[in-house]
Amino acid sequence: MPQYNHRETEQKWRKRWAETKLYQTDLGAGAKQAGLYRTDLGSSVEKVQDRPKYYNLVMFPYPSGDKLHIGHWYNYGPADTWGRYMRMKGFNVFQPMGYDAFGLPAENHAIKTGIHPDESTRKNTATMTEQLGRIGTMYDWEKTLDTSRPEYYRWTQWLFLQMFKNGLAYKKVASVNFCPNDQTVLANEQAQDGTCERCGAQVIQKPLNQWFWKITSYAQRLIDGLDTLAWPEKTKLMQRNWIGRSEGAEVRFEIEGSKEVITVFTTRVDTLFSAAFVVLAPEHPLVDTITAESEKKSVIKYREQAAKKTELQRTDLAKEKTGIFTGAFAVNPANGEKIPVWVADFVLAQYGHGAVFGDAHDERDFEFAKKYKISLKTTIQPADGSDDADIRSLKVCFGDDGILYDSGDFSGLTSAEARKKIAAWLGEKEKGNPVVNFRLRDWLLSRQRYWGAPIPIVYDPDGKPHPVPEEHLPWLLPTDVEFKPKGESPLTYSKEFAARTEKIFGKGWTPEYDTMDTFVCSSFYYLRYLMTGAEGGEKNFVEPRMEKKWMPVDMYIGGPEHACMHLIYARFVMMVLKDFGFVSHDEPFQRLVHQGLITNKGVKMSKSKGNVVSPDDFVDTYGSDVFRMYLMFMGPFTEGGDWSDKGITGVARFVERFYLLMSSDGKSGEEKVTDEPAMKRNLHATIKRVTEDMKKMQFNTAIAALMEFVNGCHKTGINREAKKLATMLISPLAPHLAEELWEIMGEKFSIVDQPWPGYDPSFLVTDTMTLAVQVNGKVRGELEVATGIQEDEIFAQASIIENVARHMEGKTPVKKIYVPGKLVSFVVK
RNA sequence: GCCGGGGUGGCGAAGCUGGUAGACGCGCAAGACUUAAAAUCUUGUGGUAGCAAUACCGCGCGGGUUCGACCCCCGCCCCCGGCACCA
Repeated sequence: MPQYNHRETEQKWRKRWAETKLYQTDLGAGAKQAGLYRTDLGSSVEKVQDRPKYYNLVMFPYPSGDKLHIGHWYNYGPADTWGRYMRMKGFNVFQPMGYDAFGLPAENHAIKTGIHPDESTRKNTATMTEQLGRIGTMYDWEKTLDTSRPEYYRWTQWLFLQMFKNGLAYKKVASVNFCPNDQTVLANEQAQDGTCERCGAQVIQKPLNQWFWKITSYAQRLIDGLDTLAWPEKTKLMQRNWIGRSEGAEVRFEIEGSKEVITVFTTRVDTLFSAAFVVLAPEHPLVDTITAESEKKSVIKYREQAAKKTELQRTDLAKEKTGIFTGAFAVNPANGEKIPVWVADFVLAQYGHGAVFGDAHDERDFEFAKKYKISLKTTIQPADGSDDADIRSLKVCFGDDGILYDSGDFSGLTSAEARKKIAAWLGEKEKGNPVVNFRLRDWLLSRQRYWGAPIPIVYDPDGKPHPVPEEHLPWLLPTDVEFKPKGESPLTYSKEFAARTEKIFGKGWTPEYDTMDTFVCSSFYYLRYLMTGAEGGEKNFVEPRMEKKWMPVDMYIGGPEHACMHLIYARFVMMVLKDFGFVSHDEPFQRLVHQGLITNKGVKMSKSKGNVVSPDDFVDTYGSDVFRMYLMFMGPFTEGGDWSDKGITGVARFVERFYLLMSSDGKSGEEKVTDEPAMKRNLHATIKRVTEDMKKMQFNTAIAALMEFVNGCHKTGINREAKKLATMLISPLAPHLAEELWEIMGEKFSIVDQPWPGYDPSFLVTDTMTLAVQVNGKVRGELEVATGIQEDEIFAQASIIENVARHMEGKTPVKKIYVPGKLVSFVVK
């Protein structure tokens, strides 16, 4: 029968925390005064808001109807442990929580059940708030937010207006995946292999006029800023690759018998003399103008076929490349040769200029030319002088850098030299120039969906877009819509929306019917937490003093799956806001940590796979502290792992043992110390280890250290002081348990406002030490010596250890090595 | 294909800048308590041989550097994640 009643205890403390508003942060800087918290740091009493700030943020969840799953706990438990640790380290920690509430699942739910997304979302957020409380987190719920509420999305819309005003928002035609059967737009993931995820019908490409934000203008800054961030290198690398900076050159090819010029981008301008053909993307505007009369029919047909393909089909690497000759010829600006112009869908319209030149020194071009019998020639040979007969005879493709030949004045140069010189030469002739290109594309934010923030744009009777003036924000999402898809954006069917627009702007005016990508909502929420409930929070996007004080976020914790979406968008938006003068920082998230993924039998848990493990039963049986600690004990926080309930009993036993040892009425709780120095050494070594592990977020080894401490105390006994310090050490990990023990010890509420314990190194010093003794690198014995002993003496003592002596017998000593405090090593021959 | 991160007992995992591999926990085994079981406590627990001292083997595989390698170097294999016709 366990002594520690987790159910009662945990409930009791959660109630107390809420009642005393223990986790409400005074943001200062003009914020509403939230009551002053006192804390004993040494003898002085300080105001919490005078402490250095620490913005501890965790990525906010999407409020789905399912309960909190293990992934949530794995994310929020340790993140909270970190916040608690930082609070005890003396920081004024701000730890808010909210909901990323707009999005597809609520809308799909509405289509199925007819329940309005607003209703289901509110229900879900209420349940989730309750459940998040169970984790024992110190969220400041007074500053919560919900992106689907008008008081929030007015700022989403405000942001759009800022972008529009500053020329960073524009409209252009882009295709969406459309299911003609379901009459709805599909996300790329829903249109895998070209069929609709739901009904299996053939997905078509529908061109629509959509809104974009010019994130590409910030490509270079987004790369440069990464150097200033304490982020995982992996994540930075992923962003760098995503943005995809590449240095190269533009080359202009004139078209024979036409005034048109094709501009191509290349990173291998050193191969220009071998250019054998030019290829345009099917969408390239010049396809129409330059195609010869005789080829028109087939080119048009080819283009139509390409247009039908989804992006996934277009980019399927396995498929064989196809293309068609336009009948036109381009002139190679390097040597005046005439080369054919083709159209092929392996060329991407969105990258570079949607046109490339092909030659023998590129694997893809090589194959394409072979397939369509385009004649090639080589102009690069391997730099190492190896036999290149196969290359010259076009048996194999040589795609590496090398030495140029048959390249006019540039023959003999290395590829690297030639790239610079040829680009410069083209510049002089006005046939090209050096240029930097990025893979990053502009942010398409139009969504033909209902459950999102309406784009605050209206069109005059001529179809010209105008921003909705700020005084009309929030530009409310209408409620009189039919969720069942009918082929158009759902807002098209709202009578109220149309009427409202005409009433405000005049007859013939129409609203924009699309809503915004939910990544817009989450691109600035970290700023809005600062204003929720603050004075002027409804009128100011962010108060400058507040932003200056609290930004950037000191620690941001969330999944690595956001590396190239949310984490780039948020950075972009922050930079833009800085340029517009609303914030003072360039970067929103100073430090970033990704929690690992918890899988079930090696696969990601998901509702559709039906392999989700619910935390509830475990929390009921063992308590919240045990469950969150078990998740941390399983392994390193950043690595995640495969779920298994094996071993949770170990943590449960530990909690029980800890409770018994620390609570004075427990059977092993008598304040009897049988070995004071050993106990003190154990205590201070534990403080040291736990502190170091916490700092590195290695919660698993921190818990192990506390387990060892308890094991040690069963031998040495423990006194009151040690109990207090150990309870402080465990409090970020098991907050309810620690609070309870703190009270049992008669200490003042709350333990979270205690300073983090420091250790005294003098207790760690021992008078003897154990050294390993090696002969030729193999351990042959152990030696216990006094700490201050001379090196000579160590060697002397070590060499007479029986087993050591035996292994050295009859051999010549070569070398003696002493690693202080660790080992002695003899080398013999 | 390219770019990251990993492969350590039966299992989850530790292991500081090259210095006693396997801390801590699960599981298992034996013992104590109990009429018994559970719970709890104690002890043991990488493999092989041995009563033992001890020896040999052992961190994906094969080489190398070193007195000494999970750690560094070279060449492979496998798993996970990301990107993927970016010219």
